[in-house]
Amino acid sequence: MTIEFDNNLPIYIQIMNYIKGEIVTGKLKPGDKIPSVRELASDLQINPNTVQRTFQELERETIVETRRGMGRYVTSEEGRIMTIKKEMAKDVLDRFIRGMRELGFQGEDIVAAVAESVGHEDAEKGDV
Amino acid sequence: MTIEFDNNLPIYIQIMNYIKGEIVTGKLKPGDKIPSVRELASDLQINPNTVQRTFQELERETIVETRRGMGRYVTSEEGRIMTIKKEMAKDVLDRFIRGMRELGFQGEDIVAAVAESVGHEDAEKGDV
Amino acid sequence: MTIEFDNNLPIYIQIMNYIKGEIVTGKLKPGDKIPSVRELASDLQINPNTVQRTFQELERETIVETRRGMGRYVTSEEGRIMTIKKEMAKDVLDRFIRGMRELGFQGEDIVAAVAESVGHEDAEKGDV
Amino acid sequence: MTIEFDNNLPIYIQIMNYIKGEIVTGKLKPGDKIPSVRELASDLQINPNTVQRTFQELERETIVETRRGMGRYVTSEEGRIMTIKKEMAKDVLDRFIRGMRELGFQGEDIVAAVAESVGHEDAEKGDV
DNA sequence: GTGGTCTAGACCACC
DNA sequence: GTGGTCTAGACCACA
Repeated sequence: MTIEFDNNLPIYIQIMNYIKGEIVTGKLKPGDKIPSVRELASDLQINPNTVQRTFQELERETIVETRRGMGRYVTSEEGRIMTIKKEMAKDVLDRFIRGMRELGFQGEDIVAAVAESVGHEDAEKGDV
Repeated sequence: MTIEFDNNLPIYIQIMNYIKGEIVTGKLKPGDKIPSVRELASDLQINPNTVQRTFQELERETIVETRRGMGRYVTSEEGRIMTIKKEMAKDVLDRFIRGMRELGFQGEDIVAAVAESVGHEDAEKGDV
Repeated sequence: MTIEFDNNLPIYIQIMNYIKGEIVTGKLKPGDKIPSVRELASDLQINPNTVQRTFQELERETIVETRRGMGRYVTSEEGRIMTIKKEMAKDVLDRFIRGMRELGFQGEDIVAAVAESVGHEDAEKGDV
Repeated sequence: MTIEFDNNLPIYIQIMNYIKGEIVTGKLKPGDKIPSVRELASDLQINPNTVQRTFQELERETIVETRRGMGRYVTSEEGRIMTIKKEMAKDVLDRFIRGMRELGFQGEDIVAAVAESVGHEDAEKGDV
């Protein structure tokens, strides 16, 4: 497991997003055990406190739950996971549309740009 | 003039984006005069240092130029403006596609989601 | 037998409190046999080590005594039980009064709030 | 400003409670500036990270708000403060009543015990 | 073994 | 000056 860190976003947020992605796409299933703080920290070559912070935030969002002395687990409430997915998608989408509008793009232009871009990347394949 | 500030992004970046938006959409045209630091700072109720920083960055990107003793002006090179617009659009778009892919959405799903979202917002209100 | 565990307090403390409650209210009488570690652990779905720890602490407080090869029993000294009850009540009460004072409540307000709250709960349901 | 720390509760929680108390009792008013991380840390002789943690939690509860580079302030929404006060009082009260019931005390006994205890402390004065 | 907290100290971005 | 993040390393309680 590796994550390419982007310097502009706190590491703990990037790990959060990564883990949320794993859950939302079903790679981590409800009830699955999550790597321990120490394990993940050594995997990612970062400080355990940073991982701790990540998990603390995930727990606050009720995506993850702690069983004392036994580790952390993906929430077993599937509904919660669906909600998270929708929230994240809405967030990404809204941010995008607002960005495009600020640049002067209108409805159809935006859709067209996306369609074209999606096409390109499918053709190229590669950096997904 | 008001901007809703997002706590997660530096204010000076948000003002930069706002001004770039004004330029790119033609509300500020090549060669137009830009408000002074003091004026903008008092308009937006923020620290003049922050506005200063904004302009400094805009100058570094050669979107704005200073004429000594006469204030700051939008660059008169229209090509530069087009370039900026393309860069910004590509950035917004790429970030979006990457985000959706991380959530498990595939090509056509993404286009569909955008189309639907654009429809909604057009129906609700028309503030571009 | 079920206990709703509160995540902020060690489980063994919560079980201790539960058992002390049973003793102090007379549901477990002086000299009564107490369930074995294994039995209680499987009842409560927790680690036997945790139950062991509970009993160990109860013994330290001389509320429970071990008879070799025969299991554990509630102390037969009734005076000890009364003492425990008083200590626990004083503790709960002091903590409460201190808490209310920190919130700016004065003497009579506190009594009134308790009176009202007790009334409510009696009306709603009767699970003591 | 001094706080006597209790070893059984995390320091950052104790500071949270202390500050909430100050706000709820009106010693810190809506919009008031809160001491900086470094200042409070040196006052209380604890690590700045611990204070940071305190403020982070208070911010999550929207009791406190950060103005970038300018420090932290008590929320100016008075309604929020009233809500907090009620929540805290309810919490303290419920915990108390539950505790007393577990010890076998019934409605009127509880009220009486409180009335007596409040009387005592008023008479003694002192360790409040 | 697990997570939770705390200290010490550093660096950075922002205002 | 302010807060935000990260590292390093320690200690403790819990299961």
